[in-house]
Amino acid sequence: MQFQAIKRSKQIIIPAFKIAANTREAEQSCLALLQVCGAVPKLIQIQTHIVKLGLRNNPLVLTKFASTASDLKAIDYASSFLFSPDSDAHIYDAFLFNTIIRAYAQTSHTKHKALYFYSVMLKGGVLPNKFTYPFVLKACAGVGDLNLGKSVHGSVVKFGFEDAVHVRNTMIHMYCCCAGGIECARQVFDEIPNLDSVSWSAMIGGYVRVGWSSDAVELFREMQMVGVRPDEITMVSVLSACTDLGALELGKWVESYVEKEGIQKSVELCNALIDMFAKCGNVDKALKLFRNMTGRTIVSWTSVIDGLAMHGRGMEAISLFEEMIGAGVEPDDVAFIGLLSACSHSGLVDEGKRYFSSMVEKYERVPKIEHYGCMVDMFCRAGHVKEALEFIHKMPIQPNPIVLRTLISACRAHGELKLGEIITKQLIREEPMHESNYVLLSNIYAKMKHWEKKTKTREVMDKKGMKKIPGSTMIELDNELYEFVAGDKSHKQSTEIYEMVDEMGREMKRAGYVPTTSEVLLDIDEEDKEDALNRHSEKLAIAFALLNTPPGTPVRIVKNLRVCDDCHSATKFISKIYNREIVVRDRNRFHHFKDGLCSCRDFW
DNA sequence: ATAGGGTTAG
Repeated sequence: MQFQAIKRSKQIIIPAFKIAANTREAEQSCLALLQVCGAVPKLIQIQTHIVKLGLRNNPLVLTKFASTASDLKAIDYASSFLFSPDSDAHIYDAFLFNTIIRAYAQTSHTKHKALYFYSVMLKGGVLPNKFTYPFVLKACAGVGDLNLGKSVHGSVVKFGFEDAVHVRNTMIHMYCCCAGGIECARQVFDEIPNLDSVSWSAMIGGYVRVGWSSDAVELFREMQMVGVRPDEITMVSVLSACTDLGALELGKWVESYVEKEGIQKSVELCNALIDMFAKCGNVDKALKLFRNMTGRTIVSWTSVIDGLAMHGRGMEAISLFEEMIGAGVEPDDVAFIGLLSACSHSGLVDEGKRYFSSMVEKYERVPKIEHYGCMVDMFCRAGHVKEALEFIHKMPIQPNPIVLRTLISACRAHGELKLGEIITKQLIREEPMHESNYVLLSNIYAKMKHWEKKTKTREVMDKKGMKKIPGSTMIELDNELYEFVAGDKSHKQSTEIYEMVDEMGREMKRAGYVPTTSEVLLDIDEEDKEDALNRHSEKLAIAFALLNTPPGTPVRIVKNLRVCDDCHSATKFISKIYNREIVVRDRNRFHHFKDGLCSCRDFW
């Protein structure tokens, strides 16, 4: 921490304060002066005034001085003046601290300073009031440290603010922002006797934040059951859960609910709707909402650009980006990620290179690892493995494991097996407990036909107690969400589903489908491998959809991982044989299967 | 005089 001057002030004395009659005027003149300032030069000027007029220990003036500071530099300046050890003023009250803590808690990179002044406050014996904790908890949320959060929670109880409604709700929020804090948040939530819409929103939003989206939806249903009216902020969180789950029907229901209940369509709510439609497979509807909305922000633009990118509509994404520039909206880091991933997903290598340079040169942005990641991904998808490798060598920052895994997948897909093996082994040394590294290695050995090495890799995984993340596929039918995992037998239509899968397999083979058995991790014979492939969750979900929807109805499914080679090839056959449009959202993008072809042009 | 929950990302 850089507060040398402040750190030295060990003792804070709070004498009784009395305004002399003749200082009234001075005080008024100072306050008047404080109406118009903000930045550091003006603060210095006023500081001189304060000292000259002998108001160095006037709480009213000092607090006004603190709250006047308009930017971070000014706040730093103000706090160092107010709390400097050589100051003869020691009039510290809660409001003064609150002002400083609030200023620091509002900005994302200064949360630790807010907490520092909170500790100064406690050490100085200044009692926090009911306004203090919402600021302090917000700062804790930004830091995200559970132990810190718990200790602040302890102080809240100690000072008797645990029943203050704002404090409780911010506490839920704070715990939700701390790693591993979601259970603590729920505990606070459960102990509140009269939950209001803010408490519910905080908890629902927290579930979404940690990826427990179905729990978020569940909680929203509970909220409706107990009759608390959701507002636009609640709906943003619920929509965000729909987006995560890929639950288009639920998302549409939310849209009509908003209309019906007359919930205010804030810019943020519109953005959430746009994002939901784009990521749940209806990017045209997202575009329509985008065109009709007023007050678009960078988030609106980015959501729709990103949506187009996921659907492989790269040229449209680019033209929207250009339109955004034309509209005078300055692109930020996230917007560039969207743009570059659009280039990547549509194989627009030249455009991607051009935008990457213009990002650096024209927009003077320092590329982050995510931007480099997009570029590597772009080269890899296009099959330019060598170029990807050169690019990584030239990067000014270290490639992270995500970038390396992209490169490794490309090595496997484009026959650079030896190179892939070397990089993977290196990665395993750095990240020995990351399960997907072993899967990659195992897949490389399969392609090399090094069966004994593949078996050994599998054994290492077992020995370390690692399991493959189970693939799962979600599908919505009649307002219900169904989730299938590989080999799922839990569904009540299970027998019919497996019969359907068998029938699909026979029809596909007749049409020329060859199972891709080389990537099956298990060490079993070929026939069992085929069987293992047929039990993949997406095939089960598709069979379920074919059984339960009228002919010709489009099928929409959502996978938690990337779609495997075999399922991709099988789905193409199924779309043709059964004359169905099949829309698959995988971890990275959308695949629109129609007439035996996929919109990704086998490029994902 | 000062208070709570929300959106975009490889």
